[in-house]
Amino acid sequence: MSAVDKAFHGLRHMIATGRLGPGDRIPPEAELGEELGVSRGPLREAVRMLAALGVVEPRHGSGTYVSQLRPEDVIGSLSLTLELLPLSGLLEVYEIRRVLEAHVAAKAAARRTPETVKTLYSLIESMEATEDPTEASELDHRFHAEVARAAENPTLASLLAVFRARSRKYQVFTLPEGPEMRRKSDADHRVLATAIADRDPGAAAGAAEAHVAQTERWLRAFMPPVEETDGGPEDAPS
Amino acid sequence: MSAVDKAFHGLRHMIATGRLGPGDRIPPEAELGEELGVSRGPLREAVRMLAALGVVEPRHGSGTYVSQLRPEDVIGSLSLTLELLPLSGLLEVYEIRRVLEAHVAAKAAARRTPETVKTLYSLIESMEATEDPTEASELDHRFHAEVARAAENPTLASLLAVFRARSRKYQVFTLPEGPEMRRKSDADHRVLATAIADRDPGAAAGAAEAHVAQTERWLRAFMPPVEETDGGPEDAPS
DNA sequence: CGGCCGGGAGTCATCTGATGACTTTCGCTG
DNA sequence: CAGCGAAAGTCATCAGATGACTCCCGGCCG
Repeated sequence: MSAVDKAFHGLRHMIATGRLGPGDRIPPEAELGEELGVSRGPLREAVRMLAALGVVEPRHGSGTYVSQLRPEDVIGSLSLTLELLPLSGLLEVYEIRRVLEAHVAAKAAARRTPETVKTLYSLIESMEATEDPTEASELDHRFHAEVARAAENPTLASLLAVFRARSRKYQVFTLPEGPEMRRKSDADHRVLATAIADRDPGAAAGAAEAHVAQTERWLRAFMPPVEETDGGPEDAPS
Repeated sequence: MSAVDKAFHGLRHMIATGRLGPGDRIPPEAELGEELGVSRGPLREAVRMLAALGVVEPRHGSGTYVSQLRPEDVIGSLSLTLELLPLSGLLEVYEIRRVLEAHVAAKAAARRTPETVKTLYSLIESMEATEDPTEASELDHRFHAEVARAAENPTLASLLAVFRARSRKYQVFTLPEGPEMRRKSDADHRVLATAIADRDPGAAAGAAEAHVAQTERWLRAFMPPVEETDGGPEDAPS
């Protein structure tokens, strides 16, 4: 086992067993390195790995701290790399998103508060009022985030936030057909908000699923088709 | 921007723009460090971060290579940290899993091949035959993985695999009540496999959802209730 | 007495140089 | 032509030194 692995698993074990809890500061590099039997170089590399995964957070001059270990902390690490995936993978992500958006919409409809409804309509009006595609995209994100928040599952909400961030990179609203898409999208939002306001989970799920499916169709239509690399049946050469 | 950030984002950018593609070997440390304007220390830390996220893979003595960038490569990085989450977060994960397992079951029922059905029943028979809880858990995992595979969405399949791995850590089958749970679980599997064999998506979804919900109830029942840390309303002190 | 401010200790960030371990390639030998 | 061994290339690790930043504490001033 390499020195980096020793440090990585050692540190992870200290957190898993509770010796280090959320918010704790881990020992200084020199001290921890001696305890784990590695020098500072590999130890720092292991700490960076855990930082990339959202488990710890180094603060220059202060120390390195264990994160709160909320599900969103760990899931957020995906956002840095999900956009490196090829388009074919993105379509698979859309399928997941469609299922989960439908679920959170239904749950939001069942649990909504008056404040949620008010916020949703407020966001819709802002969306319909703006001309800036970037601002519209931002408001769209907040609208769906609000629906997810109302479903009362922060893990699911942050997972969907990551998926949406990946999709937003494509900026479909800036295309020539953008304004037309915008109007359709706005109409979808009204249908969804109304279903939630009516406490109608079935309608909300249907509206959310249709909305995502629509976005997915736009992406299929305006992005290059998935290309066969060349040797179809081959698997990962590893 | 720190040297590590410069190296991390620089390298990530080289991959995002296609200058480095899946399977490519990245330049040697000395050379890349000079190009990015950082010394070897921070560069190595940045490479380790990308390695932890499943984007690159260093091979001692040979070089560092970009991964295939399949969705499962990136999602797999979650498995190292998901088990650090507290139990409260786990229940939220179960809700996601319930929705997604229902979806893959329905899709598997719609697309199943005779081979899939044969494999599923073969796994069920092995499960019912064994006494070893560890082996049973392994077979259970393979059964659900086969269902997910039949749904033809590798991203979703690997996401569910990560979620299941987190759940398996609890080894509920080793409890005194284990054998009884095992029989219930086996019965669930038969219902699900039959629904898939009958090409009945609705029944398959219902069976899968009920199966996950059952597991979830066992976990709630036999694990300590979620404890309030003490100062309820406080948020992350950041 | 209280708030502001400066200094010092503690900690992470970075650079440099050197050595070891492992893989791959290529030329030599039989 | 096959096998093998040496050499080059590359990552892995260690050590030491310096810089940058944060935090706390004690003194000073109002």
